[in-house]
Order: sequence, then C-alpha cells, then structure tokens
Amino acid sequence: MPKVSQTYLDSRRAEILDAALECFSREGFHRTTMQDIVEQSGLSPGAIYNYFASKEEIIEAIADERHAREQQMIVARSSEGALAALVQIGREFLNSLQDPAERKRRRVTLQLWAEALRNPRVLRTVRRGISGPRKALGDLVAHAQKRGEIPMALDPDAIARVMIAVFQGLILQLAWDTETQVEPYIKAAEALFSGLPLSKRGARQTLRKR
Amino acid sequence: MPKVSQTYLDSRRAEILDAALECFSREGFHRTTMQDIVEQSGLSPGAIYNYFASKEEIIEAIADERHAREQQMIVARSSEGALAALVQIGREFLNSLQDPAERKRRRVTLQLWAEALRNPRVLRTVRRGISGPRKALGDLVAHAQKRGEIPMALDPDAIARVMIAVFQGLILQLAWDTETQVEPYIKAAEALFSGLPLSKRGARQTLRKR
Amino acid sequence: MPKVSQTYLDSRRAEILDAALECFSREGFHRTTMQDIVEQSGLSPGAIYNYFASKEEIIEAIADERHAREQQMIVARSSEGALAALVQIGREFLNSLQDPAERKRRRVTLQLWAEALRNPRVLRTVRRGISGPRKALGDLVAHAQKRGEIPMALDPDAIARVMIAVFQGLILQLAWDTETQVEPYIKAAEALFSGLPLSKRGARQTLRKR
Amino acid sequence: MPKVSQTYLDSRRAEILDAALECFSREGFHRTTMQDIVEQSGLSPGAIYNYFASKEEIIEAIADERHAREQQMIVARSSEGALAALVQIGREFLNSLQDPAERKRRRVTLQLWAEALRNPRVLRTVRRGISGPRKALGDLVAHAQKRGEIPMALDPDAIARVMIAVFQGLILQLAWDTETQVEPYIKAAEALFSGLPLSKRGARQTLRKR
DNA sequence: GATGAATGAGGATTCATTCAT
DNA sequence: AATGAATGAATCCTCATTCAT
Repeated sequence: MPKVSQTYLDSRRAEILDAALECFSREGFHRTTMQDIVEQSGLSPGAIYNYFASKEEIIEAIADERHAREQQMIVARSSEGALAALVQIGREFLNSLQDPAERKRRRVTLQLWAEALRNPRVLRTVRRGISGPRKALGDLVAHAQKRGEIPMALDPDAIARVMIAVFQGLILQLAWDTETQVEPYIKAAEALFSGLPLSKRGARQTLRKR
Repeated sequence: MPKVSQTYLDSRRAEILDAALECFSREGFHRTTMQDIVEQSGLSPGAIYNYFASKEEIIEAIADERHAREQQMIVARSSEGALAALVQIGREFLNSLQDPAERKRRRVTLQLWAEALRNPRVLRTVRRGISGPRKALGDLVAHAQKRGEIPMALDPDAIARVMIAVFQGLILQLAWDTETQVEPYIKAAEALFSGLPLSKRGARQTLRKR
Repeated sequence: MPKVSQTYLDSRRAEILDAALECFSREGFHRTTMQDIVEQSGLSPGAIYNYFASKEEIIEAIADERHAREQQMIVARSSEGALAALVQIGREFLNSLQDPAERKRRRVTLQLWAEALRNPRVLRTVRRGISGPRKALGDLVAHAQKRGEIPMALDPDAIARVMIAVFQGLILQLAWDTETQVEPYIKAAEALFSGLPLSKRGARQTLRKR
Repeated sequence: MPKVSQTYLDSRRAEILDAALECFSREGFHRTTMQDIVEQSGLSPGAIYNYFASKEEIIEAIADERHAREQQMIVARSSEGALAALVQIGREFLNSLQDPAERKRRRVTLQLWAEALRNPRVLRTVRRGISGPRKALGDLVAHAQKRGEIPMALDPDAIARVMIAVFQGLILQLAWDTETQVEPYIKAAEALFSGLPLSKRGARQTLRKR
C-alpha cells in the first residue's frame, strides 16, 4: 500500500506534463530546460525525476498525450460517409481553435513532428496517430468505391493520406500565422472532396447550409 | 591563405552549409554540435566562425537555401492551368525523390518548420517560401474562376493553401516513412483537383498518360 | 544536499570568494580561469555558478568585500584630530602587513583599481570606498581650520584627497616591491602632515613615541 | 640594405602602438583583441606580427613608451630646490590634462600598474619609471637636509616616495573621476611640502603668485 | 516522496598566432 | 613586407541528472 494515493500521483504527473507543455510551447523542446519546467510546475527537480526518468521521457509522454487526444478527435465517428466524417472533424478542429490552450498544443504537435525524426518512440507515436484515421478514412473511401461513388482506379489509402495532409497543412499554416483564416480553408477543402465525388450529396448539403 | 577569390570564399561557405545539412539531417539542429560540423566539414571551428557568426546563423542560412530551392521548384511554370502547374511540380517532386541528397534536405525542411516557431528569421523565411506559390496558385484559381471553370463562391487563396497543404503533408509523411508511395498520392491529389474542376481536361490527360 | 541553512550557503559563498581571491592574487583577474577557481575551491563549476552568475560577478563581489574591509579600516575612529586618525590608520595598515593574506588582498586591490576603468560596478565600489574616508578626513580638516590650526585658504577636500593619495601610493609601491619599508614612509608622511599643521601637538607626540 | 627605410619601419611601429594605446585605453589590455588593434590600425594581423612577436610584447612596448615619457616629464629639471621641481612637474602635469590624448594614456598607465603584478618586464619598467624621480627627489631632500632646511631624522628616500605617491594618487583619482579638480589638489600638496619645510621660501612664493 | 545543492561532461564561441600566397 | 583565412587550444558557462538529507 503506497504512502500516497494513485490519484495524487496521477495529478502530480499531470501537473508536470502541463508545465512541460507550457514550456515546450513557449520555447521548444530543446530550449526548454528542466529548470524551466521546475519553475513552471512549482515542483523540485527531484520531484519531477520521481515521475519521469528523463526529459526525453517527458517529451515522449507529451507525444502520447497528444496522440491520444488527436486520436480521439479524428477517429471517424460516422459511417454515413467520408465527407460527413471529415466535415465533423473539421468542425471540431474549428471549435478547438477557440481554446488558447489548444493553440499551445498545436505548436507542440509541430515540434513532435520534427522530433519524430530523431526519437524512434516519438516516431512510433506519431505514426500510430496517423495510421488510425488513415485506415478509417481509407475504409470509407473503399466503401464508396464499392457503391460506385468513387472511381476504382484511385487508391483508397492514397486518398486518405491526402485528406490527412489537408489537416496537417492547416496545422502548419496556423502555427506560423495565427491570423490564418480557417473557415475558407475548410470550405475549399470540402469543395475539393465533394467534387471527387467522395460522398453522398446529402453530406455536402449539410455542410453548405451551416 | 590570404586574398583569395570570392569564388573560393563562396565554395567554402557552401562546404560548411553542406556539412551542416548533413549533420542536421542526421541529428537535428539541437543534437548537432559545432564539433560535428567541424568534423564533417574537415575545417576548424575558427574557420567556420569566419563564415557564420553562430550556429543559429548557419541554421538561418540553411533555411534561406532551402527556401530558394523550393521557391524555384514550386513557382508556377505554366500558364496553362493550375492543375498543369501542380502536376509539373508533382513530377519534379517525384523526381527529386531519386536524389538521396534531397531526402536529407527534406528532413531538414521539417525541422525548419518547427524551428520557425522559435526563430523569427526562420519564420520569415518559411512564410516567404509559402507566400510565393500561394499567390501564384491563387492567381491561377482566380483566372479559372473568371473563365467559369471554378465556382466563384470559393476563396482562391484558400484553395491555394489547400494545394500547398497537400505538398506539405506529403513531405511530412515521407519524412516519417521513406516507404511512402508517392505515385498513388500524386494521382489521388490530381483526381481531387480535377474534380474541382480546377483545370482543363487536357491537363488531366497529360498526367494520366505518364 | 538540500534545504541547507543560510549559514551553510554563506560559508560556501565565502569559500568561493576566498578561492577566487587566491587565484586573482596569483594570476590576475583575466589570467585566472574558472577552472582555476574550481580547483582552488574544490567545488565544481556548476556549484560556483549557483552562487555567482559569472566570473564578472565574482570580481564584483571581491570588490565589495575589499571595499567593506577598507571602509572599516580607514573610517576615522578618532575625533581627536586628523593626524591622530591618520596615525591610527597608518598603524593598522602597518599591522595588516604582517598578515600574508593581506598582501594577497592588496595585490587584488590594485587590480580592482584598473578594473574600475572597464567595469562600472567596480568603479562605483571603488569610488564609494574613497568617498567615505575622503569626507571624514575633509571634515577633520575643516574643523581644524575653524580652530585656526590650518590656513583657511586650503580646500579641506583637496587635503583629504592628498592624504588618501599617500595611502594609495603606498599600496602601489608595496605591491611592486614587497621589500618596501613602510615605517620610514609613515614617518615621512606624518612629518608632512604635522607641518601643515594639521593637528594638535599632542597627536604628533604620540606618533613620535611609538 | 633593407627593402624599406628604417623611417618607414619606425613609423609603422608607432602606428601600431598608437592604435594599441587607443584600444587599451578604451577596453583594457585583456578585453582588447588583436583584431581590435588590427581594425584600429588599418593593418593586417600578419603586418602587426612583423613588428611585435606577441600581444604581450605590444603591452611591454607601451609600458616602455609610457615610462620614457614620464621619465622625461618627471626627471628633475631644477637644482633650485625640491619644491620648485615638484611645482614644475605639477604644472606640466596640469597642462598635460588639457590634452585628451593624455587622458587616454593615463588610463593605460593605471592598467600597466596592475599588469606589473603579472608581467616581470612590465614590473621592471614600472619600477625603473619610479626609481629615477625617486632618486632625484631623494637627492634634493638630502641636499636640503645638509643645508639644515629639513630635519635629519627623516629618511630622504621615504620623503621622495611620499611625493611620488601624491602624484600616483592623483593619477588614480583622475582616472576614476575625470571631474576631479586638479588645481586645489596641487595647491594642497604644495602647502604640505612647503610646511615641511622642504624648500626655500622663494619656491613657495613663485607658486603662490601664479 | 520531496528537496535543492552539487555534479561535471559537454557545448558554443573566442582569439592569439601562423603561414601559404 | 603584407595579407587574411585558417588554426585549435582554451574558456566561460549550461544543464540534465543525482543523492544526501
């Protein structure tokens, strides 16, 4: 029986990750020192090392956290059609922009993308974060092809990857320019995918009316 | 070795940047030490500091170099239509994949994207690197709209940004997985933009035949 | 070694300053490396930087310490007359020569005098170190003038400065030649100031008898 | 027969020393880099090393130059009496203050005093710079003693050293505070030494009338 | 579990000096 | 003699991590 409750431990861990996220967002992984995290969290170095074995491990934990969140957001929630799912995701994405905390997180996401090139564990997390949506979207496309809505000549997986790219690009563009207008971007993306045609007419109508 | 020619100086500078690119590609900006660049270049620390005031400045020079290259690659070369330009760019991109040096460079590009969040000069370079193609593509779309090929309701700039996103996403996906198949991706992207319809039929045909 | 007492911290700080003084005395500020201080103190570089932000700050702390010590030594302790005070100071100075540690310190004092030309904080400290005695001595002279012991035509502050110069010159001469005889120098200085006449006869007698 | 005239060589050497003096005055010996001297002199590093084997040697040459100048200034020019000589020196000193170049030089002098603690050659030069005037002044005092003008009990050399101290202190005080008033200081010093009495009445009169 | 002073290898940068031209 | 690019040891300082309390 531990001296303190698991709840306590979990909340301490979360505090550290919050502090780290804040620092990473402001200064990047490499310019952030453990001392920065110490100050941001109000804990001591020793305390932090009780929860994480290294700075690297904190970065990896942040990656896991991000991955879990995005997974949750992107995972297709609709079997109605690919476009409907995309539109849904787009909407959520749009809403998340209201949250300043989410802006910070997106900056960290971009850093994780670069970090993935160096850190195999981060790479694995990033890849896993994509493979889910990629598969889901690919399946939707394949379904649409069976229904004759999309030419069989196209690779469903490739289309899924292009769809994901549209989101990745938006994240990049937003990170570099917070003034970036999201609404027209989403509309343009929608127009593209409706023209494929990737979806039933219904889905398109729904979005248009919004 | 006094009073050397400007050509000599330029080639030394280029050597240093090459060495730095190699190191950055392998280890990332922050894990690369000046000593690494020293060893890779075969020069001495002092020599390198004769050409660049700091490691930061090397990173910025790399950004400028990348920017110039990509500018040159992406800038629309065709007035035939947006799709033709895109296809052309896609082809070049495809070809560049044969060059292992280009793979290295793309890894560095991704790092520059993250670096832009911290370094205002890199940010400016990255933004400039996008603004050119963005404007060029936007103009093409606007033209197509005047000719009635694309609905006026869509924002030309937004469409341009989506197009750019498709390339950015491909760069990301390739960086994380060198096995990534480029050909199907390009085809899928082409299908999307032909459905818009963004281009004349002719352009689409060209691509199909390749 | 967490949560240590303030006393502990103070004594560590003092240890570092002692080590630095030793090094500075031997090699001068600029030839002394942090590594020298590390070795002399038996601490690690990091430990030292926990107490001082830079080598410069150590020099400034040494200046403060010197200033405090000299302040304490020179500040007039006698209201009997300027000469008595001077004699007193001269005696203490003489005694301090017995202490080999004091020899070291005086060498550092000379370096601080030069450093003051470059480092505004050191300059301020050096100036403050003079302004106290200068004012005190000036007041004594002014008093003597009121009592008619010194011609009103002379500037009390100027006389104070000359007195101080006599000590400064002695410090210089001692630094360059440890064989320098202090006793005759003090006697000669005393003769000068008694002739002014700066003091009551009594004070002069006191000195003579020693 | 050399390729260039000795005059040419000498003037180059002087240029370098002038440039070095300028730099040393501004930044001190140790903060001045050879590159600073290169820029100040308009020569190249290689050229400078043709004239001086090391930075150290430049410092030593500066010391020699200073020494020669001061020697020339201080060396007793009068056999009329110690005071007359001192007054003369004081006057010259006073005049030299008008020359801004001289202010620079005095700052360097102070640095040489500190440097003497580390560099035996500089020490020797500094000592030689003092020993001349010291001996000259000591002789004057001894003469006055023989004539019964000064008590035999005082050490002539000690009095000479006190006199020198009065100048040294003035140099220090001027270096730290360019506002320092020289005139009252000189007057006060004169009053001291006239009271000794160190000189004939005449000398004192001369000064008073000025 | 927490604390925070200490560790010390490592890193960016400097700069006196050299030497091929 | 002059040039100035190159050298590379030396230096200041950082910071992830440890561990005695």
